Amino acid sequence: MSNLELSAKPEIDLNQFLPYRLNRLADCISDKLSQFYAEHYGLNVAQWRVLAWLSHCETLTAKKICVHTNMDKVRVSRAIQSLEERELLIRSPSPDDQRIQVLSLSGPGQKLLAELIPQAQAWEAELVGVLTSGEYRDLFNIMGKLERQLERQEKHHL
Amino acid sequence: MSNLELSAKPEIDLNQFLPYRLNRLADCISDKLSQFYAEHYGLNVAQWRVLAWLSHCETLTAKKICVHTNMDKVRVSRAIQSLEERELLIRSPSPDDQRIQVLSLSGPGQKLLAELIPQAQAWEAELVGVLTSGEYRDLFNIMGKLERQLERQEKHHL
DNA sequence: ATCGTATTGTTTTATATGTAACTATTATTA
DNA sequence: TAATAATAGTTACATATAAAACAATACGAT
Repeated sequence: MSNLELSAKPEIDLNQFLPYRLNRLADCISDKLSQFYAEHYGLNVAQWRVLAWLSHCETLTAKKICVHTNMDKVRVSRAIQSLEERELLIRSPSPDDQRIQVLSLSGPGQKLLAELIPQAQAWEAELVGVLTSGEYRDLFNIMGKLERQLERQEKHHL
Repeated sequence: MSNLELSAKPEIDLNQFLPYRLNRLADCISDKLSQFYAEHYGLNVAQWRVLAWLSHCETLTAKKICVHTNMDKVRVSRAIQSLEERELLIRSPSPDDQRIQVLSLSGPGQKLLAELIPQAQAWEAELVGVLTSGEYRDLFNIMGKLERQLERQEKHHL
């Protein structure tokens, strides 16, 4: 009897599969928001992230941004390059280590962010406005748990 | 006094910014899982999604998969093409509409999924094992709310 | 001190994905 | 029913990203 189940048609409902659901949602959000950055400020996602991290941390390097954002170093390198060409950020050599370039926002870069950040936050507020404050808090807690679990899996399956 | 705040340094903490956090988490999960598909079955994400949807719905078309998965039609078209070349799915012309191709799993396709689906679900189970059943339920509810809100925003800002 | 190794960041090359143009078919409408 | 528009899917072209190789610098062990 139970042998019959071995030949049962395999089936998966992707809508109940977390990796899929999460990815589709994140892509959708990211697409909408990045369309805004692109249209109004000519920024792609990588460039926005570099600027945003610079707004939050005084001195950063390309490597640190890679670690924080989990973006490829080539992607970060190019984002920095284009932002420097637009004079939105400044690269200065580090006195301690010649390999490293210390990054900081330029005046125009700060000006751009002063405009962009409130708009991005307003967009986010409209999106999460549909959640209760409890749900909002829960969501971040849950994401934190999943992130830590991913790290744990990584170590375990090394 | 309050005027001083207008010239305050603009700042955003991306770790508290939902689009960023969600995207980083989803990418990380997707990367890990897709590495598994790729190594063991030579499938990329698009191909996996096509097969998975086929396991769940008897008859599908490329267009329907686009709608379900929110993937670009070119991406779907290529995934289908490569899956057909590997003889994991079958394309048959629709009698009603000559533009449409009805898709279905082949024998080998079913066999592959019979192996892959349980492994994917086991991986997911290990990941979400860190959540309580309440948190797991909450997460899907919250994702549903956000998805609906995105649709609403779309209509509103058309 | 020096040789091998690791690290930071860039350039080159390959691949994956999206945009736009196109074909073939169906639906609409005048 | 002829003309136009809409739809499904593919192909050709452009762009974005990742992988691999590389250059320059720093570290570490002996």
